Amino acid sequence: MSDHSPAPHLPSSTGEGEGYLARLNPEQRTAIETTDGPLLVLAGAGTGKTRVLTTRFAHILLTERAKPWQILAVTFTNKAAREMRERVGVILGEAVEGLWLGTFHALCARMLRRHAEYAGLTQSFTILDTDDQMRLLKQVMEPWQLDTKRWPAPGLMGVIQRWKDRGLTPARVTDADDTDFANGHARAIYTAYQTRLRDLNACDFGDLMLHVTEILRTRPDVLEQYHRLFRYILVDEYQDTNTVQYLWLRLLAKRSGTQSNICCVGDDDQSIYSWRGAEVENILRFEKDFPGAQIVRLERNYRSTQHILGAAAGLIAHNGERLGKTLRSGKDDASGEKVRVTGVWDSDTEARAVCDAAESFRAKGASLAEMAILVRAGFQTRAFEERLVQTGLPYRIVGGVRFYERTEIRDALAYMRILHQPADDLAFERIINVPKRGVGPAGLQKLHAAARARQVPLAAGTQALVAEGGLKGKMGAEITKLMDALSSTRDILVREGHVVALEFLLEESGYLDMWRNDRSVEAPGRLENLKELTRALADFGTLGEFLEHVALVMEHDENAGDAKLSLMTLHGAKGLEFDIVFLPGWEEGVFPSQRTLDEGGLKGLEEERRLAYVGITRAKKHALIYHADRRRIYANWQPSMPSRFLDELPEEHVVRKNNGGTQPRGLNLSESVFDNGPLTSRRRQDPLAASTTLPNFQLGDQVRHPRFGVGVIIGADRHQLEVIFESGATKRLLSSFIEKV
DNA sequence: ACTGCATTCATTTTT
DNA sequence: TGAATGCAGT
Repeated sequence: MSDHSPAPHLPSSTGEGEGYLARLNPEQRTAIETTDGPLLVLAGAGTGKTRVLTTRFAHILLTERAKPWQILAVTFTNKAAREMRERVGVILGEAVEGLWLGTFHALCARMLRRHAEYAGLTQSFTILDTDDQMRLLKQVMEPWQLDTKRWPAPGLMGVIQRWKDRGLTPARVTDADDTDFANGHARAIYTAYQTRLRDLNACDFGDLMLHVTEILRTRPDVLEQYHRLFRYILVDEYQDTNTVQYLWLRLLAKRSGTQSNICCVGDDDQSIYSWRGAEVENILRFEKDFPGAQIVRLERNYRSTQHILGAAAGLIAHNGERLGKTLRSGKDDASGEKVRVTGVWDSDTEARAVCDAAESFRAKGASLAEMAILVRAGFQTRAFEERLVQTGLPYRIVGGVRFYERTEIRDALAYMRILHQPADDLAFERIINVPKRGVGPAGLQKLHAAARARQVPLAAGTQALVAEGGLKGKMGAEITKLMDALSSTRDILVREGHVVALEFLLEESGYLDMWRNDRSVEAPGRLENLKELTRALADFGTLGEFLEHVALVMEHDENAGDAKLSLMTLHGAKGLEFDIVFLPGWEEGVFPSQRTLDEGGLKGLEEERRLAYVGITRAKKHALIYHADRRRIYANWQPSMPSRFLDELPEEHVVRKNNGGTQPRGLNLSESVFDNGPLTSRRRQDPLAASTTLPNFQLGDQVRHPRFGVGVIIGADRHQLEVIFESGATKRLLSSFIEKV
C-alpha cells in the first residue's frame, strides 16, 4: 500500500484544481460525487461508463473516504478489471496494491481460499475446467443407469449450473425445482456430484460464487469481517448479474445500522445474457432492494453519429419493461452517414458485399482494425472467412478457441496440475493415456481399483501398483516410465524451478514427442503453443499461482498487432467499438433467432432486440446492415424474410437498398452504396501497405499458412501469392498471412 | 485398445 | 453440410 499522500481532499468540491474531475459532464460528475448511499447509474452505450467507474474509485481514495483495500470493485470480465485497475492507477499516478478489484469469480476464489474449510475444502482446492466438470459428472451419473440419449450429461450440467446461478446448494433445491430432469433425479445426482467435488478437493466455476455466498449466509462472523472491511462497493454491468451474484452483493452491502454504499452501473437495454442466468430484474428492482437509492442517467453518447444513435433508439423503443433512457449525441455532427440497410441475393453474395465494402472503406483510408463484422451465431462466420481469405483481407476471429482451451494446452496443464496437486484425479485421468500408453477403460479401471483399495488418490494408487509390480506388459512399462518421470520432475521442481520442471516433464513423459511425430498440419502450431505456455509460466512465481491465473483468467494475448478486421458474435462485441460495423444476417429466424423466439417468447424477442441495439451502437461512424433473400441452412437453400427489426428502424436514419431478387451478375454489388463522400477519419498510415512490401518470396518457396498448413508458392502478383497446399488446394493469399518454412 | 462407419444434430458462452 | 459422438468390428 502507498503512504504517498493523496491530493487534498475536497468533498463535493466545485472542481477547482482537481484534474481528474475536469471535463466530465454534470451527470457523470453526480455519479462520481454521490459517494454515500445506494446509487444506480444507468449508463447507455458509449456514455463514458468506464470513465465514471474508474474516476469514482479514484475519487473515493483521493477524498480519503476509504483505503484502497476497503473498496470492493466487481466486474464481469478480466478485461474490464484490468482496464479499471490501469485507469485508477493513472489517475492516482501509481499502481495500487492490495485492491479488492476483480471479476466476481476471481474475488470469490480469493475469499474461498480464506474460508475453504467452511465449504469442506482445503485452502489449496483445485478449480476445474469444463472438460473435467463434464467427465466428473458423467462418472457420477453412472450408478443411476440413465438413458444417456434422453438424459445427456450436458443437459444435467445445465440444470446444475442454473441452480448454482440461483444460489441453490443441493439442500436448497426444492421438490418443485427438481422436475425437469431424469424424472426428478437431478437433485440426487447434484448432491452426489458436489460430494465428489469435495472429495477431490475441487470446485467448479459456479461453486466459487455458490460456496462463498453460502458461507456469507450461514456464518455471521465471516460476513461481519467483510462488513467491517468494505466501505464502498462498485459493480460494473449490473444488468448481467445472476441471482447468486445478486445475493452475494446484497449480503456484503447490507450492513446493519449503516446505509449501503453500493454503486451499480449498468444498462438494462444491454442485457443479453439471460440465457446464462442473468436476471435483468436485478437492475429493474434496484430501488426496492436499496431504499433511498438515487438514480443517475448517463445519456450523452460520445461514440456514435446522430443517425446511428437515432436508428438504435428507434429500435430499442419497441421494447417494453425498460427503465428508459434516451441517448443523445454528445457531438453535433449532423453530417454523419445514415445507417445502410442492404438486401442481397444469398449468403454468399452477402459475404462478398461485406468484403467489398470493407475493401472500399480501406481504399478510402480506413484501418481494418476499426472494422468489424458482427454475426448472431458462430456458423455465420464461415462464409465470411472464406471470402476474406479469397480477398486477402487480414482478419481475426474473436472468441474462437482460446489459448487455454486448446487440447495441447489443457494436456500440459493437466501435467502441471498433477505435479502441483497429486490428488487431482481428473488431471491424472486426462494424461494417463496421453500420449498413448495402452491404458483403455479396463486399464483405468484397474488403477481406480488400486487407489480405492488403498484409500489414496489415483496417482498414489498407481504408484503403489507399480511398486508392487502389479502392472504387466507394454502398459506396465509405460506407466512405470510416467511415474518415474513424475517423481524426477518433483526433484527438479525443487532444485531448478517450475519452468524447467515443466519442460522436463513434457519431454520425459513423451508428450512433446507425441506432437513431434504427428504429421498433421496443426502439430507444429501445437508445439509452438506449448513453447508459448512455458514462456507464460515464467511470469509467475509458482506453479500454484500460474494455475490459479489460468483457471480464472483464461486468456492470453496472441498475435495482437497488425491491423485486422474483426469477425465475432454480437455477444462478443459488447463493450467494444469500431468506426465501421457490418451487421449481416438480419433475417427472420436468424436474427431474431428462431430458437430464442420459440423458447423465450416475447422476452426472448426483446433480448434479441437488445442484441440488435448493442450491435448498432458499436458503430462510431458507419453501420451497415445486410439481409439475404435466401440462405443455406444445413443442406438446402431456404428463402428468408427480412428481420422485423429492419421495419423498426426509423426511416429518417436509414438508407435502404435492395440488390436481392435477381441473381447477382458478379461484380461490385455494393459499390454504389459507398460513394457517399470520403470518410471523415484521418488517413492513417495503412499497416497493410507495410505488409505487402514484405519478405522476398520466390516462386517455389515452401511456406506455412496458419489455416492451410504447408504449401509451395506457384504464382504471385503485386499483392497476392498463389500457393498450392499439401491438401492439393490452391489459394490466393496475402503474403502477410504466410511465413517461410 | 484402436479404427472406421453410421447416426445425430445443429445459438449466443463475460468466468 | 460437416463435426462430433457412439457403436461394432478387428
